[in-house]
Amino acid sequence: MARRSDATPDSSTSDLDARKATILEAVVVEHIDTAQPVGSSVVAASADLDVSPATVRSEMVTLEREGYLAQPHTSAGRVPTDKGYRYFVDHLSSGVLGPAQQLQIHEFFKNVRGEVEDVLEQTSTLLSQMTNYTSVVVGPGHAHASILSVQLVNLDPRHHLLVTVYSDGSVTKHSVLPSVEASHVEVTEASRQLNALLIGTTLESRVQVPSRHDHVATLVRDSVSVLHAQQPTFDGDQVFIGGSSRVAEVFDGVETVRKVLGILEQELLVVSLVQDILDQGLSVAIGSEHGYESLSACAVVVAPVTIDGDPAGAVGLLGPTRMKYAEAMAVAQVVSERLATHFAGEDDRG
Amino acid sequence: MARRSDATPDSSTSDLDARKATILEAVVVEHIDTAQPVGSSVVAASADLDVSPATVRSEMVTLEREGYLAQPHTSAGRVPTDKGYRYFVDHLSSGVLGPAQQLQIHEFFKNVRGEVEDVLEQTSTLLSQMTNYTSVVVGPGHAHASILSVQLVNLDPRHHLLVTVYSDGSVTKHSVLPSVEASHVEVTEASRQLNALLIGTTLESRVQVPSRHDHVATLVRDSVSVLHAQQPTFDGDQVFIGGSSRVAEVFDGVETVRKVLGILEQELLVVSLVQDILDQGLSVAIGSEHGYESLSACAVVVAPVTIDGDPAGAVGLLGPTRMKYAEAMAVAQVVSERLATHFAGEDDRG
DNA sequence: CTTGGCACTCGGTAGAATCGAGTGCTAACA
DNA sequence: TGTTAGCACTCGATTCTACCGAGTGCCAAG
Repeated sequence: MARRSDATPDSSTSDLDARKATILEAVVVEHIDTAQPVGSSVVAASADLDVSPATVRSEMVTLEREGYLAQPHTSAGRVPTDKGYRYFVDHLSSGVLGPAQQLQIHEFFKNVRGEVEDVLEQTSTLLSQMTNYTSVVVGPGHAHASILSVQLVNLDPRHHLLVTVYSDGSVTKHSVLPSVEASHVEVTEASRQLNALLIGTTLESRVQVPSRHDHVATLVRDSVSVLHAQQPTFDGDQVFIGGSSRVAEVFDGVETVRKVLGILEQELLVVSLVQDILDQGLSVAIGSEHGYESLSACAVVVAPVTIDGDPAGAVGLLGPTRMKYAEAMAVAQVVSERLATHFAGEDDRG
Repeated sequence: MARRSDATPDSSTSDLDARKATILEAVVVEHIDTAQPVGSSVVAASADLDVSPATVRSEMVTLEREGYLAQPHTSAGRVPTDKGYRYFVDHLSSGVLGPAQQLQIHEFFKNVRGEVEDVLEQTSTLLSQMTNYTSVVVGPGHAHASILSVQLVNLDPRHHLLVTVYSDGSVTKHSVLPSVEASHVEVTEASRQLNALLIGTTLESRVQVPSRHDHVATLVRDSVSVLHAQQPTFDGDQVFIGGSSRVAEVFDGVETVRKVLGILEQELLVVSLVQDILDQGLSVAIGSEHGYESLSACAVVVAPVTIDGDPAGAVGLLGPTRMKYAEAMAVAQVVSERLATHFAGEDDRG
């Protein structure tokens, strides 16, 4: 877990000698805890390396020169840089959850029920409650679910609604505005043909659409193209953001809070953020590692949800760069796994 | 507009003599503009009553004693109380929108298209962009829309999905978990019967369900009861909150921001807030007028959306008590009307 | 290479002084 | 009786100062 991305292969110095590593770690841990710059004496005391503050100081100079630490101003303690956090995260031994948290997750998934969307939403609440960070939960979408039923409903002569039901219990609707005006009978017939054509397929399947030019065939073609035009993996219906009020607790500075909330408002943007991070093979993006300027004060922890090896969404946590990585990663990890088995379990029953 | 609620009939002193009213108004206007306590000299200069600051002062003492104004501390200017704002709002001459804003709304509704939900969401964005406040848009729900199609889809032997399409283009799904295990044929038959039973009805209609005890009849009964059990007017699918990042701009104090965001996270709560205010016949709720402790620093402007006299949702704006009432009310008013005609127009086409 | 010693830096805090916007009160005036 | 000018007074905000102390960098001795 938490491997460094192959996509950001700069800084050949991914290795520090043992003592520097220990010192860096101590600084990170302490600063995450106190939110204050940490001085050499604290480090010397906390870490169990038996050296004097002076020695720690000289090491810190090196760490600063190499970009792992920074000084807010002369004669203040050190603060980790993004690179420092990155090193810390990369060398984090996989965290373990406390038994209470284990239990909480267990209980949650034992009791949760309802539509996919409800489960996802409640999961996002769980995540933000457990961590005190803002959470993002992205649903599986319809990519791998097969179509159970398609229905074309007549709203008015020029406006039909294509209602699709998937095997995972999700439902989508799409407006179909055909160029031709179809009779009621024709719509019904188109609906029948669509069912014959699409039931059992997934959105990734290729289907053979009729090439005739009559009204029914046109309707069918239009409907299929509308359906297949949607973003296969993620759609806005399955994005849930929980605990956005945590943003106000966790960041200081009105401006930062505003920026972060502004990003969170745009769900599609959040989804692509999560997507980007996963694409890079990362499980954590720190500060400027994701491209988003406005989120430079944030770290994002993500864990993919995979069912049978296929991507089926993701869960994420967004906090300040000085977030509790071990805990956040462990929670995200476990919840994503439980979510996967939850969905898989539902499928099996079908 | 902006009538005082009959439900809060305390304080018989809803009338102030002309000069006091002018002074109060001046204080409110000035404080809304500057966010600072306002002093007697400013009032004397701004309002066109030709009196000296000393006179204004003595009037202010009265206004303070009667609860319209307050002093943050001795030797500071006055600040309006909730009651002061209330008086101001009640005596507000109906504001007019600037031509630019008129145009913006006009353009918006000329160009907007898509599913109901999309329109509602975009409307909420429009509202918060125009006013710089957080907006709430509640959709019409399905109370008055007639059912175009009902379909029972088999997820697994014990889990069916009831998919309902309404004449306004909205779609709902409900899980039906019947006590009996039904065959595929039985589900199809139940679906057929449901269509026969429900098409053309609204959720408010009473329907005659079969009283037999076979599987199909049970399925039909279960489905109808699930469908009719939903909240008729509002469901969570049609609540849109826009511009929650404005909260961070508009309120000061981390704690306030946190509280407000915390409320906004709970959409159902927001809906009932809006609902409450409308029930009271108010178009503005100031400070503690709505029951929500955490929102005591807020004012909420709401305007119902009515189609043919029937309630069909609402639009709202949430800001600080020192919000620009005239503007906010005008925007909410106009947008709610345009939204109504937009939906009505769609219906007419069908 | 490590460490104790030491001068130095600089943000944060506390106190004092000051400023000034705004008040309440009073006495005079129309 | 209502209005107003005058005036003493209050008190938050601002500025300035002094100072403390956490923490550093450097150096010389171990």
